[in-house]
Amino acid sequence: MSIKENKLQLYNSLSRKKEVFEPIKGPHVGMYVCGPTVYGDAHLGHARPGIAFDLIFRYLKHLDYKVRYVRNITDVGHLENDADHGEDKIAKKARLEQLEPMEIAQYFSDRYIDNMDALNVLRPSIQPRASGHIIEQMEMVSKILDAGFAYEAKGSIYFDVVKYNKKHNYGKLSGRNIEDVLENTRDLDGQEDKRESVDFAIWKNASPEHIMRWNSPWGSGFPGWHMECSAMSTKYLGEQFDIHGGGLDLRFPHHESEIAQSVAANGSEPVKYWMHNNMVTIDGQKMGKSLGNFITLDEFFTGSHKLLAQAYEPMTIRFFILQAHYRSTVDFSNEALQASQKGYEKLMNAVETLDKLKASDTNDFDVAQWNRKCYSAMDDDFNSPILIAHLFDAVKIINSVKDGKLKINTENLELLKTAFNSFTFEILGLRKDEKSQSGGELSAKLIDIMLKIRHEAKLNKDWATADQIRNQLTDLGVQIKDTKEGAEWQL
RNA sequence: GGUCUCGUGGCCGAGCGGCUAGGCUGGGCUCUGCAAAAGCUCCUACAGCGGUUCGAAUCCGCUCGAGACCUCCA
Repeated sequence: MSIKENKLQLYNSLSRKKEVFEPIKGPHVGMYVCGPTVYGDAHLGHARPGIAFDLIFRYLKHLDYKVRYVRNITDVGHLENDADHGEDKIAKKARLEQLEPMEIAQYFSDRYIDNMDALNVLRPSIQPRASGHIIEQMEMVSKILDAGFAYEAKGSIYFDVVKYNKKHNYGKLSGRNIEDVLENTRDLDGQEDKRESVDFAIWKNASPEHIMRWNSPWGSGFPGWHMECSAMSTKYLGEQFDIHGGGLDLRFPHHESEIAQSVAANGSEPVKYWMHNNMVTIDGQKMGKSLGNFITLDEFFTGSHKLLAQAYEPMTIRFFILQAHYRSTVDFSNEALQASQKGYEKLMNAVETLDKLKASDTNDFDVAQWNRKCYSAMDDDFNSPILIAHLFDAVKIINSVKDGKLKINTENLELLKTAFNSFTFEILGLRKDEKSQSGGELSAKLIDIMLKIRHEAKLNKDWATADQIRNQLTDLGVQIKDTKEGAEWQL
């Protein structure tokens, strides 16, 4: 499938509508997604944008777009909400654990990348770190100052939202009206240096005990909350690029402020399509760091959390997330995860069955039509749940062909194999469980010997022996399936 | 308080004016020595109340309920 014959639509948070995707400079596509702040282990909520934008990245590449995908790692910035001294989250963690801040950031970013690898999330083209782009951020702060949309106060630089809003529209992304916001903003501590509560720091003066600091024209300090994404996206994707993604919770103030910063500094709208993934919920509430109701990905993989009934394979997690549309919330529960696990196993079994399927002269299934439906699902704002439903339709066909209840000819079988595998592995990014490939050659041969003995026992109607072999293999985790062609097994 | 989103069967989750996805679970049947697997099949739906329409889960209004953002957050 090439770009030309395809009609991809995606939901733009800015217009709040689905729009036909037309990259600024096709076939090149620039995509920036907000990554994690690395001061703790990634939890299920972090898996959502990881997987959602991985799906988008994979599909765009499948359509032959040349995608440069940038996902940042935030290793500086982000103040504690209640810290009067403007202490950095990472710096705070470092102080508490008596480590270099960069030691903390390195440790958790390594673990984050490991988790994403486990989930089969492709590595982005560039994973820039905020701490490595302080100069770019300072340059952007200067540009905003020069443009007159920022002011200095006690060594900090604040974005002048009110002034900006007179000329541009601050609130266009989040649907906010600044006048209303000004009236309704709650009183917060530590805002005494700002002219207005809606103003935000783009450079922050570092208090003496603050450990992460850089020299700047405005004194020793560190970049403000939203600067890094503006600076790094501009650096790697240009002043205007195609897609900016992130969690829905970042829409305001983070993304709203990014727009303002870029417009103030560069004079142009930075992003054509804003895309936001919805949240993972637990008991109907957002799973999040601040609420403390999160379960880390490692805990899922090992089952080591009191709310988990069992350990879950990374691919179960991935499949679980892909079974919901990225703009809907997904609610965590053991029941839902176990359902996903079974569904995923069913799909993987079909992959193996399909591989061994034999073609007939006649044909009962129009694979080309089915293939088009799969593309339509993806073209409709990356509707992975619909795609998965179509895959299960094909699973039914595959199993029926295997049972001899349906026929499929060579041409259709080849297309089915290509398309089914492409959608399952290349686009949805699923992968066969390690465990189904493990076991080793010797075990496989031993199991085959056992099954041969069982087969002989069955021919002699020695059910006791046959069942003993089956039961003991089952206890070891080897599942026996008797088919017309003989017994098959899987781990 | 302001802005916005959502309420679908036992569970998860699509659809978003007519043709009523899919997965998991439960019941029945087929196949099989039995079982598993697989196939077929059945049962529970569109929060409530009005309205628009020939026709609404889908559009509009109200009520109730849940959530998100307004503060760091994926």
